[in-house]
Amino acid sequence: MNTRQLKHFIALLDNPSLSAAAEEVHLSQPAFSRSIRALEEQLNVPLFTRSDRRLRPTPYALAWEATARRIVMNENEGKRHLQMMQSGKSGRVALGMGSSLMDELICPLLDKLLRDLPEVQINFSVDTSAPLLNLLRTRQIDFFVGDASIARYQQDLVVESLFTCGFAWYASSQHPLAKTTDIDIAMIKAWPMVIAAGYFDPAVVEHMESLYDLHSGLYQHFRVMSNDFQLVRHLLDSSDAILAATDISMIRAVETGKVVKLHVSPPLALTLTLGILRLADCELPPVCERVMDSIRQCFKHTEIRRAQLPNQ
Amino acid sequence: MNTRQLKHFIALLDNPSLSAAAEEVHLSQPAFSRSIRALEEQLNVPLFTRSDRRLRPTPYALAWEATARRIVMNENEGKRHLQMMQSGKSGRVALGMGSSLMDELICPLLDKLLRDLPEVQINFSVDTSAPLLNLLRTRQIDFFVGDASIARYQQDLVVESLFTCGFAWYASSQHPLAKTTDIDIAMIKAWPMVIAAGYFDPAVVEHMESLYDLHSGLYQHFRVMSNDFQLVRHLLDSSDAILAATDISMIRAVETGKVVKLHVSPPLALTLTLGILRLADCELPPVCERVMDSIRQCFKHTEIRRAQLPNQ
DNA sequence: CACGATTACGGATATCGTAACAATA
DNA sequence: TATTGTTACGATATCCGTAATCGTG
Repeated sequence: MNTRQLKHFIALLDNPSLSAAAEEVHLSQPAFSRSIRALEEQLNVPLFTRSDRRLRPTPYALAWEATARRIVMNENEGKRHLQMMQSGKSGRVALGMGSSLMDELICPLLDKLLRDLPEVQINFSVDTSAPLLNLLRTRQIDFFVGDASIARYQQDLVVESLFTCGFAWYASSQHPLAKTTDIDIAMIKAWPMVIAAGYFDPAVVEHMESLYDLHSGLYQHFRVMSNDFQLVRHLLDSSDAILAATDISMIRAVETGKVVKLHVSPPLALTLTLGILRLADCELPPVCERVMDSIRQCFKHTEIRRAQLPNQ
Repeated sequence: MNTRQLKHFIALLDNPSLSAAAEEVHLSQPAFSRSIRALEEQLNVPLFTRSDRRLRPTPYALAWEATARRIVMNENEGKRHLQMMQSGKSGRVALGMGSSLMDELICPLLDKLLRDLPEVQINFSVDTSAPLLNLLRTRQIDFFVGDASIARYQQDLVVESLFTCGFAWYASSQHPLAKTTDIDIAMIKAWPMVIAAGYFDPAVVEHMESLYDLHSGLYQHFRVMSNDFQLVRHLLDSSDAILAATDISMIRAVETGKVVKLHVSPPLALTLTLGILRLADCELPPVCERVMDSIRQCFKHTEIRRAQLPNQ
């Protein structure tokens, strides 16, 4: 069964004569006539009466009409959907990133996607790098945004570095140390230190330990750790906690004046490069490229806003 | 777009390997491979990744799968419907007959059709011959059951004669004349005469007028005429009316003892042949043949029951 | 004869099966 | 080497357009 035949059949129902229908589908009259006959033979029913020189549909034709129109409509609709997928305007994308990117990436990205790609289905996993890596390897997500250095130890990944962020100590603007200009590590340690413990590059951990003499395991020195950034962020508002975090995670809080960056010496002279991590052997559909484009735009916008921060 | 390709595509999704799918659709492996490639080229999207020697569906394939299955299902369903129509088990039939056939034909026919042809849609017009003839000519009904002699004056009709019925005078079993064995026309005229006035063959009218000296127009001598037989039938139960009617219309009423046939002399020695009337140039679908078969069976059954009537 | 539909026929395209080939465990 | 999928190639089938034919007003 050929959908071309079905289109001919439908054209014949919609036109007063065979020749008019043939012209509509850009076919010669004999070819069109043969096409209809072939359909009749394939279906094994007479679709048109040819008693007089006028073709008139039989009850079979009227019954088959619904089927033919449905099939042709399905085909067109399906092709349209594929084109949408091809142009990235439709499809499904599964991605992930850490909760520390909530303000600067997750929220603006979702706003943008909901506005720009209304027919795209989004599956958003907010988690730390280790679970996201697992989701990536089991093909449950297409890519995730995380520490680009992960790719150094995972040969099956490819990374596109997008944003280099610094580290710093943060506290509430109401904190006793907020106005202090010369803070050393002993003063920091007098307050509850908190951290959002996702993946950390071993080199980062080592550097941090030596910088502040935090031996016998870095994490043991923190009072609160969580995989959820919103939780440790909350502690800054409700307590005297001091948070070690990336600058990108605190840009909005600093902008609104609720949180300040502490002037600690020696400063937390570390960098973390964020990037898009994906499997090397896996080709992603266009919709993923579209979403990654949006992520790049978000990072550029964040870059500008970080540069405008007064306390940088 | 060919549904054969779509079946190949579906088979490939349903089977672990290309060769298994090729076997399922009874095709050689190379031909099957080419069929899939052709579909990919027609749709202009990669449906399967061929990185390793294993074919794995792309997101495009998963999106197209729904379309392909819908199209194939529609085709199968549509073909099945045509086959049902061809065997007469499905379709639409529009027919008509007079209300005097209610007991002996309309009711048992409908019972039979509802039981035997559950997928057939029935459009039943109950009317006299003249309107039915009009419906027939405007193709609003496929055929009707009526006086076969109509075809003598209507050359565009063909008739299949099925049942020859007699005429007689009827009255309620409670009627004063019910027990009278020798009734003449003067005694009949003393009571209100009623008749269901559908089409009557001019020869019948003429004969009836001469038989009972009912000149200056036959119908003027009747107190009640109606195109609805149930109405005049009702008068027999509720009044002293006397009804001139065909025997077939009264079989059930006589069987149940509510109505009796009057012994009038001279008797109403007329016959009316009922038959199936249809247009000569119009070929009817199989479902009509099925329904006409049922009508023939009903008439046969009525023939037997009429023969068993005591007062015949 | 005019008009609409159907064959007649040569050429182009598609599709098939067998066979040969490439790639991977 | 066995398995799986892809080309190579010749044969067949299908489909198209031009031209001729048929059947009615």
